[in-house]
Amino acid sequence: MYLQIDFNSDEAIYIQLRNQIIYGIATSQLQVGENLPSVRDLAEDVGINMHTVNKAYTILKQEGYLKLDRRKGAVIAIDIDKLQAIKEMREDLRVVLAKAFCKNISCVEAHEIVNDIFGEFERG
Amino acid sequence: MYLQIDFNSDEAIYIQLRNQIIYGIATSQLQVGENLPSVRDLAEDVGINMHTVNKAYTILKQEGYLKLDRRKGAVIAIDIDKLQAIKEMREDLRVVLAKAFCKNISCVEAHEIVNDIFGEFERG
DNA sequence: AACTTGTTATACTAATAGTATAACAAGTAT
DNA sequence: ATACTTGTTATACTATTAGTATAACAAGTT
Repeated sequence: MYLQIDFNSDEAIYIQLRNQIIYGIATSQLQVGENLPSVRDLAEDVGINMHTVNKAYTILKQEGYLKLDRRKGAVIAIDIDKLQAIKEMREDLRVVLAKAFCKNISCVEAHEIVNDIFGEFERG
Repeated sequence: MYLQIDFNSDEAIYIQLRNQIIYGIATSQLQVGENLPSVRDLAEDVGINMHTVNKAYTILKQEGYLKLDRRKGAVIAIDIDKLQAIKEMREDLRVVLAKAFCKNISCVEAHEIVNDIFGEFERG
């Protein structure tokens, strides 16, 4: 799986890593049980510091996307707390959709885009 | 309109202000043409520094939600670039929905929540 | 024994968030 | 005219975060 960092982005590097790994899981580029590169290898590949990768992995573990094991390394493992996930989604969506509504994006248009993106997931 | 700052949040104060004002516009608590408090008044009310409010106002102006005028102060005024808005929405949604999909939230469930939130807007 | 894994500790730089004063230019109100 | 309010800009300072750089440790593999 290709990880691409934008060093000019206002988004922190470890957040970019986190988001891309989550997107990779959603699109089946990363499968449950699969190993991620070691923090040192990934840091080397992307051209950043080991601790920045470690920060991303630690957050992904805390958010329930990874298990970290000294022997196996970082393994994709989803821990589902659906109530929590729905709550977070509502909070995130409230901001995104308020922006959209102010810019005259309709409920129907929002649904279309949601369908598009879910399409990206199902096809991988 | 009530603005509530969470000083323990990991979200920056000026981002909290921005998001709440956008939500206020979407829910018609703030109408187009209406004045916001002056940067000094709002800072006083909320208990923060003038420049933090100014930062939020400047961003809201830049993102097309406000007009700033030395005589009238800050006035709600939506500048719509729909293509840009849709592009931003897609990028935001891609992250939010990838998280949701990993946590077994279905497309149907996502649609229900979108409807809920649009309901908040139409009723004010 | 050598190597790799995540993990922790320490130290440093750079950037950002927030506060604190102060002043300026343009406009309003008295 | 004078006083006041508006956004705006400048400067300076503190605290926090992001990111880098080394180094070492514990647990496990080869």
